[in-house]
Amino acid sequence: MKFESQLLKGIAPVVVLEILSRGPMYGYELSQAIEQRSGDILTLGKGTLYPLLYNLEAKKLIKGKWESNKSSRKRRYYSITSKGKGQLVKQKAQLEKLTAGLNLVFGGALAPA
Amino acid sequence: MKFESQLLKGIAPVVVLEILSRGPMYGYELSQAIEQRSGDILTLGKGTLYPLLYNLEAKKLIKGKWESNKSSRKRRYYSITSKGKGQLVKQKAQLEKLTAGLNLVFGGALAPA
DNA sequence: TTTGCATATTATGTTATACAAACTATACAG
DNA sequence: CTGTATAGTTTGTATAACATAATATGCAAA
Repeated sequence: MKFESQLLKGIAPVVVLEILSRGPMYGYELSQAIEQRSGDILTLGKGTLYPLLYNLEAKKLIKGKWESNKSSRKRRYYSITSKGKGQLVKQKAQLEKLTAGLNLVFGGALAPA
Repeated sequence: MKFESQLLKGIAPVVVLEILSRGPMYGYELSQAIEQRSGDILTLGKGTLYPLLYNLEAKKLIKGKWESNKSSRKRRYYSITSKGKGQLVKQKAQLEKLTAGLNLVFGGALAPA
């Protein structure tokens, strides 16, 4: 049997989709949200995050929209699409499966606290 | 704070080190052991596994040795080095941290069964 | 008021993972 | 003697994640 899509080339997209599933955000905000929501464990550099966002948008998993409030810089807000929600469900299942596999190999040593 | 070394470029090396930490194995055997020990969830194709083994050997984390039993093909048995054991401990800790981070983001939905 | 800092996005180039696929070879069963 | 499972090597490809630099704006402090 084959673990679908690479051994683990990228939890990044799932993390982004998961966070966006709770409401629209712009890139800079997202990068901070990821750090905060992961207890400062996960970090996406801008060099990773922005290209990833473009990629997810090209795949129609998220949708971007420029907004320029009078007293702030132009920001591109991303929201998850229904296609993106579908992907999120699938990828989350994959991630669960992966962690299950890892726990088998490592004898449960990776169980969360 | 920064998650040391990539977001998750490769659990493959840790998995290999972990399995080799239980005793020497040759490539083909390893590829099967990984599948079996992960409940058929994790798979490393030969195109991934063998180059990875060369790489780990070059880094002195594992050590290979040709053995040709009279009635079987030549096999290269790999065993983990003490340097490799050190790395394994470190990387396992990183992996634990990573899964902890993921569980924070996904609200514990990734906890093993 | 101009210097500098935090915000916000874009773009470029590098490294290395993981993969598929083709190739070589050998032991053994039918 | 033919096919299949085993065993390993090699090549070429896509792309993930990264660092870094370039661009630009709002705001606070000096």
